[in-house]
Parts: sequence; C-alpha cells; structure tokens
Amino acid sequence: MKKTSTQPLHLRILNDVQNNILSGKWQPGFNIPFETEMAAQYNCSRMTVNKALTQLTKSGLLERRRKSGTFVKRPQSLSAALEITTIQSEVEKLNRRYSYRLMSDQLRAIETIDQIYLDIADGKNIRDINCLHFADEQPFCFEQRLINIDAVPDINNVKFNDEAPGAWLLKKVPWSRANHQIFAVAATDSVAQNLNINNGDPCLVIERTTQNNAEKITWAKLSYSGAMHNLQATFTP
Amino acid sequence: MKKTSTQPLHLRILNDVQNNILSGKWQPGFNIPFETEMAAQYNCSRMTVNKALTQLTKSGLLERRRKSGTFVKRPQSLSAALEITTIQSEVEKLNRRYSYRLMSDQLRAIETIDQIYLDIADGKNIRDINCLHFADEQPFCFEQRLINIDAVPDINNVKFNDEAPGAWLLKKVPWSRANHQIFAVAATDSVAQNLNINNGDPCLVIERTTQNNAEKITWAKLSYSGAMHNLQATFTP
DNA sequence: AAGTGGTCTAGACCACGGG
DNA sequence: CCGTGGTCTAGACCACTTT
Repeated sequence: MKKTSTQPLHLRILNDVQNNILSGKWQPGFNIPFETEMAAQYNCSRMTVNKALTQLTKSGLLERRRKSGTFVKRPQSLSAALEITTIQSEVEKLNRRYSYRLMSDQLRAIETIDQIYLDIADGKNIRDINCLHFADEQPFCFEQRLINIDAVPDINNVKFNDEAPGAWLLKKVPWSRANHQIFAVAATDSVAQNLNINNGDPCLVIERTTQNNAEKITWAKLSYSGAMHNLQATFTP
Repeated sequence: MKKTSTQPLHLRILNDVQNNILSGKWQPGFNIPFETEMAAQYNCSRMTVNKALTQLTKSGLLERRRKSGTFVKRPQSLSAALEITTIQSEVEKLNRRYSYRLMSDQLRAIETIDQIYLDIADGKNIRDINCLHFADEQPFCFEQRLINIDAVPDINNVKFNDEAPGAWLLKKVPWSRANHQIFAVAATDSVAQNLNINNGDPCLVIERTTQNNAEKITWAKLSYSGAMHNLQATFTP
C-alpha cells in the first residue's frame, strides 16, 4: 500500500509498536504478531514491516528468534553506552561483596519541591525512599528516590527491604528516556554520615530522571564517596 | 548477487565504507559513490546498498542530500547521547563569554607514564599541552592533553594559541570510540591555582581517551570546579 | 519437516533540491 | 528540469530453531 500521510509507513509501524510497548499494553515477554500478519494488517509488504521491527530490535526493545517469533524484550541495562545498571552489578564488577539496607520508606502526598523532579499533579501520592548500598560492608552509595506510583502498577504491594528500588524498577518498567546530571559536591552532613566520610569530602552525585513516553516514572539521587568511585562510559559515534 | 561468505552483503558494504572513513581514505566532506554505482560495483541491487548507507547515516558517519549525493560527515558532537562537544559550546550554552589561554605546549618523547593513556611504542614523540578555558573571564576548565602525533597528520604545523586542541581535533579527526572516566576529587595545588579555587574544593574531572579503529588518538583530562559545573546526559534505550 | 525471521532482487514511483 | 536518495513491492531463497 502506498503511504497516504506525510510519515513513511515503516516509521508509522515502528511508532505503533513502540507505543504498545512503552504504554505497557504489550508487556515484556509478549509475543507480538508475525511479520506476515502485520503486513496484512497494514496492507503492505513484509519488507516494510521487517524494516520497522529490525530497527526496534537494534534499539533493544524487541528480541527475535526464528521459528518462535518476535518478543518484547525485558528492560535491561541503561543502554549499552553508559554502563550503569544496578548498584549491585557495579559493586560485583569490582569483585566486592554487595549488601543493601533500607533506611526509610514512606508513601506521602506530593510537595512542591518534588514537582521539580517529577511533574505530577497536586494531591497525588509518591513513594519516598532512602537506602544505602554497601561494598564489602563499607558504605558505597547513598540513594534517595522518588517514585510516581501511578506510572508503576503493582508497586503498592512491593516492600524494598531486600531488593533496592532501582533494581526492581529496572526489571519491571520499560522506559524511553533517562536524563542524568552529574556533579562533584562537598559532602553535606547527612550524606557524610551515611557514607561514613568527612564533612566536605568530595562526592560524585548522579541525579537521574527516568520517563516513558507519557510521564516521568522515577527520580533518583545517588551519592558516592569520591575516593571510592568513578563513572565509566564508552561511546561510539 | 547472492552472498557467498557468512557475512550478509549489506554488512560487508557497511564495513567497507566505515573503514574507508575511519582510516582517513575518505576524508570529511568526500562525496562517496552513488548508490547505483556501488550497486554495480558490488553486483547487487540498490536496496542492499541503501540499507548499508542508511544505517551509516543514522550512525552519524554520513550525510545524504537528494540530487547532490552522499558525503562523509564532519565529525561533530561526541554523539547526541552525551552532550559534550567543545568547551566553547558548553560555555556559550550557559550564555557566558568564552575565552581561552594556552599555558604550555611541547613536543616531547613519550614516557612510561604516558603509555598508560596512549599505548604508543617507545621512542615516539607526543604533543603535551596544558590550557585553560574561561567563562566570563573566570577560569572554567583546566585541560591537560596528550596527542599521538602519528594518528593526526598535519598537526605539526598547528599552533594552539587561539584555538583549543579539543576543538581542532573534533573538526579534523574521525574517531570510532571515546572512553570516559568521571571522578569527583579534591582540588590539588596546581588545579586549584589554575581554577582559582581553594585547595581541597571538590572538582569534577573527566578523563577521555579517543581512538579510531587502528590506534589511540588523544587523551584529555578536564578539571572543572564542582561549584561551577555539572555534566548532563540523556539516554534512550 | 515446518514455520519463522534474514536477506536479497529488479523493478517502481515519489520527494527533494540543485541547475 | 532532471538526478539523486527515500520508500515500497511481490515475490524468492536461505538459515535457524523448534517439533
């Protein structure tokens, strides 16, 4: 079928599939229609569908197996480019023992200050969590996290006593964009206390907002002792 | 033509073109053969060539204009993902006046310590440069840079009195990989002096090694005052 | 053996933009 | 205008994997 709008058909197909995934309609693991079926549905040739699905596979949203079909991929790393996954995998990559402690966890009404990070309407509730990550029993990272509970179904039943919220979210929630700000700051009282370093020592701070197509999902502030941590990233053009 | 090796033909074409660019055989601005010519050369259909060239365009190595043809793109940003380009553009994005001062510039034999950053054979020479970037006449970034002069033809004729080495290299040299390490450190004497901050103040330090397919091109250590700077990055899966 | 994606063809028409 | 890339087709055969 010849295209009728201004947008190429293969891009329309790509966007349709992407929206089905990011909206949660097609959950991770879902077996999406075969190329031939979608070609019939869009009244186009299989090549056109293939172009869209091949691109989404390269982007990491789909996984394809001959004979079996095409599946929505489980969300994994924060892109191959910036090798931040979970703090646990960071620690284990350093050959150190990982442990975790939940410091506080409350469901509370949103305040004006939160809306800087998560633009949510007044009156909504958010999950406000503080926790600590350890490497060999030494404080490694202090995490402050806000979660938009409307963007994450099921979260009300989840306790973060044993698993960090970042790790759980990474398994559970597909996202389309992550924005980072990275700072070097002098440790404030509370951070110094939690990381067991001196007040004023340099800290590497990462603030990350993660969103899907529709809304912001979560905001996290990760504070590392400067002496213990550096961030690595590899890019290709 | 049916493929004869194990590698798909469109990937072979993609790699051939990429190698021509990264090896320097096809310089930035070079008008590469038309799709029809390459199809004839590889004895395949135009669609197959198109698949390879479309991918390279998405990767940012090529630029295509109807009627004119396909050109090797001038190396630009450090990928759209991590928005580091030149320090000048960083400063100007903050609406501040940029200026630059060369502190030292010497051509010297490589030492053992350098080989950690640029793995070059003994006896070779490198360019060793220190310079300062200013925002509104205030020190903004202290840059220490080593350049593998064998990887950069023409560099011997270039003075960096008015243009920073990073800016010049970005215009001049195609690269295939950039590796970053990001630290938060306490300012050492020399850095504190150059950035006009107090000894021990937190600094954001970025160490970047840039390479092409064959060899490492340059290493840079960029030190920013923590109070003045933060790094931003946006990722999509 | 059969079903699915991976690749490729030999055309076609259109959109854009330089001359 | 006309040359170039952008898109699309209606097939085809092959490669891989599950049954």
